[in-house]
Amino acid sequence: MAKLDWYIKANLKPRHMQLLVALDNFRHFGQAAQYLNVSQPAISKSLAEIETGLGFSLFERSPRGLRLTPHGECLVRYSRTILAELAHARDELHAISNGVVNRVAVGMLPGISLTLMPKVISKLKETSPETAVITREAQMDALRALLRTGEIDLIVGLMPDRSQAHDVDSQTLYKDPMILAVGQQHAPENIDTIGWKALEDYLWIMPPIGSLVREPIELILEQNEIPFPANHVESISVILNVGVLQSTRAVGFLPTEVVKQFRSYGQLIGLPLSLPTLAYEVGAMWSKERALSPGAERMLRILEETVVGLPGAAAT
DNA sequence: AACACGCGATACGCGAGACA
DNA sequence: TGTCTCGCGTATCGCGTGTT
Repeated sequence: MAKLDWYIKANLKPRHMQLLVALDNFRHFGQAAQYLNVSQPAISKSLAEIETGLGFSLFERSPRGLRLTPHGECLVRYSRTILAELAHARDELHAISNGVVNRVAVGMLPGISLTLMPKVISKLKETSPETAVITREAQMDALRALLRTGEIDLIVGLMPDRSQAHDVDSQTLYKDPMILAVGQQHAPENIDTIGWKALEDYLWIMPPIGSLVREPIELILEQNEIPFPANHVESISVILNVGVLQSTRAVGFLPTEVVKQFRSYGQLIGLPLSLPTLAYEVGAMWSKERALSPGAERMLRILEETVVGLPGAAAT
């Protein structure tokens, strides 16, 4: 224990952590060496030194490649976090040098980046133009990984199942009901009285298996006696969905706020069919393990202000 | 079985920087 | 200024796997 403590405090350096992360990424000494611009023996020797210093092996070597040991998994996980924190420090130092006194890195789901976030960012910039805003748009799994490593401060998107989100604090902002939408060019004539049966021969845009809304949507189709559409495309990209709806006779499930926005551009129209169980619960999430930066705190307050007045806004 | 190949480990040495 | 440490280089070895 004393040896481990001494080695971690005195010898384990960012260079070593970069090496461990590269080895985990590539699972190959030669490729990790190329990535780090060193020779393969340098990697081999450095890893051996780290393992000797710590007193346990971090990677299992086999002809089929490298595999992390439980010790290795632990150290690589912390190395990623520490390197991300150092990158934060670098960015903040750079920002201070350039007269920028604050920053917030926010990850968001595609639908949010079209509707809520542009308003939030413009409000933030009105009140705090010196705050640097760094954005990442991705699916929730990828955003959660970035949040864990500290590369982003906040996620704005669909709220996860609370039982599976032990490592984050969260705040619900609003509920955005989903509606069925078609492209305005392809709107049916009897749109006000249209029934489910009339949509059977449309191309359906479905969320992929495993997404939060896939099962509820399948249930709704079943309740309305619509067999799962053979003519369908799976997509979670809001931009792609809007594009498909505009360009062909298709129907898709979209958040009301997205449809509202594209209706104002003359591109989409919502169908008056009831989807009682389908509502996106949109919220903000942040890591329990790190204090929110002043920039992230400010963005959270602006998120709360911005959703006030939306039909499904959470009471604060 | 013999061979080629890929991959990680080892031996040895060099250059740069820290320190007495 | 000499010595030591660190980080990395080249050359080479040993092992496992795939191919003929």
